[in-house]
Amino acid sequence: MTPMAAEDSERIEGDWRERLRAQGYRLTPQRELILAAVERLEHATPDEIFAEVSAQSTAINISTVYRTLEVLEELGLVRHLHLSDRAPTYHSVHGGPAHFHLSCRNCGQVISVGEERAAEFVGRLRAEAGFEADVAHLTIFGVHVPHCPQPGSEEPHGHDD
Amino acid sequence: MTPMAAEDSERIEGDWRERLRAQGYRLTPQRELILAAVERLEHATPDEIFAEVSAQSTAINISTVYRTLEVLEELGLVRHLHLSDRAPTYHSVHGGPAHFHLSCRNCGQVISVGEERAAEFVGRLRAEAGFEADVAHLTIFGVHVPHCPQPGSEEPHGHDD
DNA sequence: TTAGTTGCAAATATTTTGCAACCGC
DNA sequence: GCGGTTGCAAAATATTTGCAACTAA
Repeated sequence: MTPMAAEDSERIEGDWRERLRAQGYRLTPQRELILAAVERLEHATPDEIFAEVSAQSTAINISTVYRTLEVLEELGLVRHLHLSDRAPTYHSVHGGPAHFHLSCRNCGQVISVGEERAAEFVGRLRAEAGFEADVAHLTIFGVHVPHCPQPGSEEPHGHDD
Repeated sequence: MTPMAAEDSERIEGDWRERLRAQGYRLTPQRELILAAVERLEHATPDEIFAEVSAQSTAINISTVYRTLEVLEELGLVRHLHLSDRAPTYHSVHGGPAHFHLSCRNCGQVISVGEERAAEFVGRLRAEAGFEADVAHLTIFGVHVPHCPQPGSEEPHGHDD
């Protein structure tokens, strides 16, 4: 139907600069670099994003990273969630299907689960508690069962909390 | 069956001092004060607990609060969860039936939901993802639907994130 | 030109740690 | 008395903010 929707993420990607300006914001190289870093890293803390960007270009300031992530999240380009106690981790919004996370306290591995697996639960919360859950932000802590595959391996994610 | 189980929480409560010592820990007035404060406050950040205890007795040190909460959690007397981005909130373990929380981003209200409401979902995660979810630690962010009852009212809990 | 942005440094906020004095057992 | 604890101060982290210089539009 839609004339040219080859890659939806492409469309969105090519659109954000306009949206940004439409909201009265300005397109700066820092913002481009930071958004690109978030997409490249998939799941990263402000600190990791700062390091990634610094490695790429001439260092930008850490406070710019914080301020930019705030703007990007406001624009709906990135989202954050908590894979561990400390530090929120940011990820690009148009990075695949919606999912939530399971964080294992034993091995630290973070598992992504398609949101459809929570559909019924979410529906129940909506019906019984009048609450619309933000599944994409959800991180569930627990442990692998019957036992962790390889304690202390897998993703280099944090594993506290 | 059990001879004297009038109040289970009573039994547990009268038992923790022994358990504490059995683990090689010592019973100090600070630990008693902090545990009492956690129980009284229901959901409180280390800072709030510190304030509560300070108001009661002659001020104890904030670092003692952090260290004590760590010990109490290790003993299974208290648990923490995240009702907002910043600062974890602690609560007593024998404070009623197990439940998880729903945190509304609009009005900041925190709703407690009995864990049985998540039983099926948890079972599914166990069966399909091999993951045993820690429901008591779970906090789900989202918004009331169709609309918040009274935006900005209710519980004095944090409401960011 | 104008107002949104950035870099920088200082301020905040949180949590942790070293260590000597202290006190529960 | 021994060894776990505490108070205190300083350190380590994490995030925010004031402000002058800068620059996208």
